[in-house]
Amino acid sequence: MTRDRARRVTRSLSTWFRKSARKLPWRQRRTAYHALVSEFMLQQTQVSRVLEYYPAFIKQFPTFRALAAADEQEVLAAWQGLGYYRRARNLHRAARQIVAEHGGRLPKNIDQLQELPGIGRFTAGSLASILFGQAQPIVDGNVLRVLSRLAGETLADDQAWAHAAFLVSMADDPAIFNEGLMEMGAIVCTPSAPRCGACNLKRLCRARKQGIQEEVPRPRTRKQPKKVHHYVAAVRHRGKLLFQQRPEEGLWSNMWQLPTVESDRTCKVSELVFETPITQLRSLGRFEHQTSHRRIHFHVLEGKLDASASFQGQGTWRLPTKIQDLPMSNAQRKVLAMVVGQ
DNA sequence: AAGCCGGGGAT
DNA sequence: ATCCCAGGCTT
Repeated sequence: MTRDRARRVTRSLSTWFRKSARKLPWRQRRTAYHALVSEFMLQQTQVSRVLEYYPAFIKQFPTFRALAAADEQEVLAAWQGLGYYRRARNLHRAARQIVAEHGGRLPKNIDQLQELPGIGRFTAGSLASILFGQAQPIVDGNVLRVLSRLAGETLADDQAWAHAAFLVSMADDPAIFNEGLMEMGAIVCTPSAPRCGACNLKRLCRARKQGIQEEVPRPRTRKQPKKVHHYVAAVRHRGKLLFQQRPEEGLWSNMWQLPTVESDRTCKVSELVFETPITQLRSLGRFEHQTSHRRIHFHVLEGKLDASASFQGQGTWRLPTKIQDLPMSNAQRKVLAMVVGQ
């Protein structure tokens, strides 16, 4: 790309963004803390979803120190329903690291930023440019699409990073240019039916010139979700239900659930082996839950603790109305609704 | 390089 | 039903 073309692109895009930027909560006060929370929440998550969580999260954890002082379970509970829960755990760990190792201030150096858990190449570049004005490139899903369409071909990741680096080096204001690049992808240069008529870059867009803007970039290949089965048992005792915590690794790590057996295949009720012995199992219903990599068939049961077996106390007994402190996946919340609805 | 990690909006 | 989303981490 020539210097002249890069200058045209950065100018046109920055002009558009200065005029059209959405008013978003994390754009009101540009503090490092607000920027960091929004960056984590926005990873692989659309702005409209983040808007449902961000204000309450900031209210509950207003500063790095407040977040660092919280328990991980509190942070997970504030995150529940938003997905990709490792982000919440990483954000919590990052806050603790910032307080412990950086005096409660976010480092400005891009390499130091990337040493924080949950901050990779993109988030480090985003913080360095938007928060600190450094000419660091960023490439996310939006940017890859915008740059590919400008170039008239599907860019490989390293090509896109090279384009982004050259462009941001030509920009008068790296913060405006980078944030505008993402906003352009979200608002104008959308995956399907891009609003080319309203685009400030239309005269510079090679995909549009060839009429292939809907074909560029080519869709990523995706594996189809694996089908699995989760057998969930509601165990009651004096109006309370037994809840157990999931393992630290894998799906919904460290979150809570009713006792659950997972299998790659359908099982007969008689062959289910729960960690805690449960008898008199009876079916209450079923539903499907979809994630990016799994199609989970939930089988909801009820049963009783096996009185002949010793209960190790693995879990906690709670009234279904008093579980606000137990972070749970949306799927297990659906299970609970089905159980309580009976 | 490929797999894993959620949940929902848009079409 | 399919694609996508202000990606990062692990293998």
